[in-house]
Amino acid sequence: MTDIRSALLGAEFQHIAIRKHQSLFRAGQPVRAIYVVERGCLRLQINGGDGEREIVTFLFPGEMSFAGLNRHWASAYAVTEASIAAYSLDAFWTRMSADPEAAMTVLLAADHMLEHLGRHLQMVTHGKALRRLRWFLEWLQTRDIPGGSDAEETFIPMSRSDIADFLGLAPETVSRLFLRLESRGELRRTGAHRCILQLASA
Amino acid sequence: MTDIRSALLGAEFQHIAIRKHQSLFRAGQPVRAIYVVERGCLRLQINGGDGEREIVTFLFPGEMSFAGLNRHWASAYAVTEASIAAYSLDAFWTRMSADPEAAMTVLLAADHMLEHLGRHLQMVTHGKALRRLRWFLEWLQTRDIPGGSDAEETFIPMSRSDIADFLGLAPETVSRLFLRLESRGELRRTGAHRCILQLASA
DNA sequence: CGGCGGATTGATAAGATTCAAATGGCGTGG
DNA sequence: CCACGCCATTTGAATCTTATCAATCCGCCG
Repeated sequence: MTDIRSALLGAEFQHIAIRKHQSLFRAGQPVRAIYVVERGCLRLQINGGDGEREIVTFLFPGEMSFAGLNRHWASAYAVTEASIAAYSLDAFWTRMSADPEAAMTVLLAADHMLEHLGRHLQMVTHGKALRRLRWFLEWLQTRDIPGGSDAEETFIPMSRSDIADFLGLAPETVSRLFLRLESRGELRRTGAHRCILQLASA
Repeated sequence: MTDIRSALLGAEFQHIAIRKHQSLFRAGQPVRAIYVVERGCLRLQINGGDGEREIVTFLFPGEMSFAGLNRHWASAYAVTEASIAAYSLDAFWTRMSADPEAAMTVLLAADHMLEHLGRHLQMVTHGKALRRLRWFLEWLQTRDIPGGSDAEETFIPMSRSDIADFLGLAPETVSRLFLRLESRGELRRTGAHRCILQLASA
């Protein structure tokens, strides 16, 4: 069992619907619940002083919000309209105690998140801008987000600024990189938020 | 209980001693054990193609090696001579199942690690070089590593390259930044690997 | 059919990297 | 205990990438 939803199956939860740009929780707040995305896309971000915004990750259906178990260390916002399953902390910990296998699943999920952050860190610190964008697009592709008109097409739900703040670039640079990838024949844009990838890989 | 060692207290483990630059495990290998640092300092790193090296984090006494539960997604090397407690995977999972509180402790530790990686990511993506080094030195200071001649002195066990690969900079840049911090009066070097900090904070 | 915000394009400048060379510290062996 | 040699660190100058500032374009929604 490696699926969070199965691990928490049967535990009480509430459905939450949030609109684009609305926040699910904010950094610093005490954690009331554990959230699992059901539909849509969230961004997990850390806000710095002067409006600087680091997007730690984007969350897609089936993924759990790992951003604190006592107090949130990041904020969550909806990138698109989304629906979320909220398990109360009580229900969560009760399940963790009662079902070792569920605990194991959550631990494995946390480890996957750590691995992902590790790669993210690697790309951002040791990769040039173009390589970062390639990596991001490939990652998006594997998420297989519903929204493309066909299987070939990759849907990019977030804005250029979101991508920029995820990759540690300026939005203008992201825009220029899309152009560069397109002129190299590595992708074809079929809209501002959808494209067809032909990456030869990073 | 928030200490990993207490959580695993009583579980069987082996002492491992490793010398400087020796590896404890390598990325890709199956995980044989869960390691807790007892003495010394390790670096957790991801190796890229052409010898590029991203140091995800440094591990100090009391910290656990979160780098995969099935297969290591990073390698661990000794920054200094170190001694490690190795808990077999069996012993680890047995304890996790039997003792919900231990599982909770490990989950909290994983969450702390996630939080730390989040901040790391933030600094590296949205901070200028000088701010990154400040942040690193402050972080080191809070680790309170044994080795300084007195309480004022901060011991820096790792090389400039290690710092560079941790912060996503060139070693030369790190060197220049030390100079800059010193000329600004924010630190005083009392040796290549020890200094006294007077940071006004980032 | 506006109008508005996100996306793109252009020109310039700042910051960090790179390559190259000199210096220094540390451990080793005599 | 001292001298030597090696490797890490530091310093210097030129280059390159990406950020920044500014203006325009485009698409989407009312």
